[in-house]
Amino acid sequence: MIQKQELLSLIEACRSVRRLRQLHGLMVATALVRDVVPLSRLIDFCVDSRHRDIAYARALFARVPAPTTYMWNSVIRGLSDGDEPEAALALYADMLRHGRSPDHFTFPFALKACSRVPDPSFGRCVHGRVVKAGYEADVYVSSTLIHMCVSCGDIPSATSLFQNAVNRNIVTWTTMIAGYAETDRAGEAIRLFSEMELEGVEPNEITMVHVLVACAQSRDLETGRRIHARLRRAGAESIPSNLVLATALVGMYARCGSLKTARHLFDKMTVKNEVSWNSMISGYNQYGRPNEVLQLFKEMRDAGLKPDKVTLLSLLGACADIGALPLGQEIHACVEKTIGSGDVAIGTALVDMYAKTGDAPSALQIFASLEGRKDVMAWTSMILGLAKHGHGTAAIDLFVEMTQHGVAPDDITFIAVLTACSHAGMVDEGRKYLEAMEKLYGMEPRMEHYGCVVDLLSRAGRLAEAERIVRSMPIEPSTTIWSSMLSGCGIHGDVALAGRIGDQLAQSKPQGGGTSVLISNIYAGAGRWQEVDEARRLMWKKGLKKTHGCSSI
DNA sequence: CTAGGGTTAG
Repeated sequence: MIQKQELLSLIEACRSVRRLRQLHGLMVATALVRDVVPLSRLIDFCVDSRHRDIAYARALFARVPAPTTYMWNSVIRGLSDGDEPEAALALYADMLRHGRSPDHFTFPFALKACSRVPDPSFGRCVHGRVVKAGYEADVYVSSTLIHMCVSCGDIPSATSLFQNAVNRNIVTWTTMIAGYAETDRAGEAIRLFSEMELEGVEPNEITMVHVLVACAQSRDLETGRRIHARLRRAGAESIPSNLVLATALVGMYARCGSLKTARHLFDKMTVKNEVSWNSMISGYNQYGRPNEVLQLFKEMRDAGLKPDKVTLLSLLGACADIGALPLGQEIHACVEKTIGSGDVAIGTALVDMYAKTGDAPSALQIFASLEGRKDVMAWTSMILGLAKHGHGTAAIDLFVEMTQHGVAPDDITFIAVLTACSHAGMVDEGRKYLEAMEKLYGMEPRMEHYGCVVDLLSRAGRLAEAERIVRSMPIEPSTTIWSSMLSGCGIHGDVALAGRIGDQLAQSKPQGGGTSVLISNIYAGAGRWQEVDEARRLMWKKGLKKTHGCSSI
């Protein structure tokens, strides 16, 4: 008959679940089957990420008449990071029902499960018990509590837990920094990092990763560089040997538009995975470098890696940029073969690609197939696609439909809507939507929004209205805005307004020769040669030459 | 037996 000590060493040496089942079989005939120590080892083995057989772990657990807290914890832990975190919570509830008190191990596991389920009430429930049982001071518990609040989108609670924490360690700080970075509060993340340094807490690699993410998100290249310099001082390596850290660094430079630096570091990485390749490729995509996207993707494939969802997003973006429909179709086929086009992000990228490459029917078809999953980006890309194809009315109809579906428009939606009005010459609608944006939706129009409407009014010859908008805008009008007004002046022969704009521009700092040329052309058109000379002289005085037209091809 | 890591469309 097998002895306990022998069994334990056999379990420790075990390498597969198959073998583990045999060992379990050996126990069944003996009293060891009721011994919690070997049983715990068996459960831990199945829960371990290397072997992972949760079903077997649960089966073993179910046969134990009075499982120890340790066993409850093991199974909850195993379920908490699996495919069904709900099961971890169900087991946690079972544990309470069996009169077992959760301990400082149980809570981190249960809270992890809470942060992975959509319903925030589980988290609140477990949080309540943490307080009742007096585990708030435990750093493990408080860190997972903060993480859980962040996952539920409850930043105020996370912040208050962090500030009131009796014990904080680097994980607590990092969790809070990551929480801010993940929820578009990059400024807060960076501020908290400075505070941490002032308190003399040393960051580790994970902290650095999140600070770099915050820098990337807010395009804060300056802070990003400082972090990079720190990393170089800390380790002798020119690129961190840690894959995730190196990727975050590349991603930071790429998102800030320092593509050369990003690429330089990327090329130095000796080990790369999909995420590393994606961060470089999406950098090229975000900054309008479609050829580099396609080139680097080829290299990624040559390196033996397959494109995933994120890679495909960039590839579709590149096709849209260069107007490559056949290539776009090829990538679409690849999407269907691998992840499917049902994902909103992918669907939106497809809609955009088809719209920009001139295949409106396919764009519409993909859009329709998204059904109830359509978010603001999906709607906006379709509205913009229709607008650019000259279907202004259809675009506006779609906007109305979107609001009826309860999807709230954002600033970019309004650019799409105003573009639709602009392309279709819907002057009054354009004015109406600009006003609605402010008054109804409480959004502050940006230069692009004013630009659309000014362009629309100018082209319709309603220059007085355009001028009124420009003069009452809360922001300094851009050259583009003045240019579209001047174009309007040219078309509708409003020499007086062109002159006023010219004076205005003469007082401001030089912004390029384009507007001066427009003005002198308007004077020339009206036969006012003296003013033409004057306008040209002004151009020279400001040290400007007529900028030559430059083709993108 | 415990907590916190990178890429993502309009």
